[in-house]
Amino acid sequence: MTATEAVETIQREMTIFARRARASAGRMHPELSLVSYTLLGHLEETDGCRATDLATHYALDKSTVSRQVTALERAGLIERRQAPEDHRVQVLHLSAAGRGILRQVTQRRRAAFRERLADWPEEDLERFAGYLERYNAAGTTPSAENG
Amino acid sequence: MTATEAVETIQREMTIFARRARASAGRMHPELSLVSYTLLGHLEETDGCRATDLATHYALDKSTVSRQVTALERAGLIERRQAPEDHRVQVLHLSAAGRGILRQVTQRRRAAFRERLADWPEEDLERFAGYLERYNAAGTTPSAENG
DNA sequence: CCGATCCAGTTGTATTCTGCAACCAGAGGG
DNA sequence: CCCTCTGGTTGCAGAATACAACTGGATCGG
Repeated sequence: MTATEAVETIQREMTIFARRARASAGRMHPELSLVSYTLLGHLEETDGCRATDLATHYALDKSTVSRQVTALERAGLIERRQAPEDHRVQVLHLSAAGRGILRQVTQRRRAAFRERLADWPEEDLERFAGYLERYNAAGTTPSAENG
Repeated sequence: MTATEAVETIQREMTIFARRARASAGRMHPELSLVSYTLLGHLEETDGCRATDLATHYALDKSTVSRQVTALERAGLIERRQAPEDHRVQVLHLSAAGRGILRQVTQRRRAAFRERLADWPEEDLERFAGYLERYNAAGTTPSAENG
């Protein structure tokens, strides 16, 4: 396999993955779409942030985030807290329920991955993980993100 | 890095990739959505197939495929041909225009990938490609496809 | 202090993609 | 000749999204 062929293969396989992800998104976690999941995850990581931060981080329109946040709040998964120093700002935090759901879904996803990767030798797992990190870290080259 | 950590990393990085793909889908190829692109690609690969084949292959509802096909035909990218042996069946084929657009988009995606992977050693490219193939080939484990 | 401006977020509107259910038409078997 | 199966279309509804207009608070130049 030449380097050119390898690039072709990576392109094709990433496309397949992205397509499948899109096709089956939401079927796996009926209670949490892929977007909601990542938003909750971000709130956990950052221990609370603003809607605008979510929008810029995920390249979503602020209206989209606003509606997602509204839905997540209605579902009791997050809480809004007025920032005392700036009344325009709402700092979003996971609720206890949100933390629970997030943990649940994360574990289910983790199990699915584990199962799928069960028969891989440890060495390959580590290399694959490293390649993926490197690929994603290659930054926000916008055009390559569609896989 | 332990095997467990590696699986975690793979899960996390695949999720990042899927999320980005979804977020920016369609912005890269205004003239061709990700789904349309893969449908055209499949038609090229198989040198013509039925709508039902597309639906089952991509786990889409037949109504969805029907509408996509209608749109692609309206755009002049594909042609329907009545199967003489079974009048229910329409065999779908790429038109010349469809072939051209597909080639264009493929090249643009290819260029983006090449750029992103430009500084990778050939050995790593080949291994990464192999891992991705292996991961996707792991079949249609439905739950793992969301990355 | 005050208007111009900026910023965070919401809401109205439209589009796209999707699935489910109902339906139509052709094919094949009893 | 019905019955059923299959390929495909259409009606309907829901989710996600973007863009634009708007509200209300913050900030800054004068």
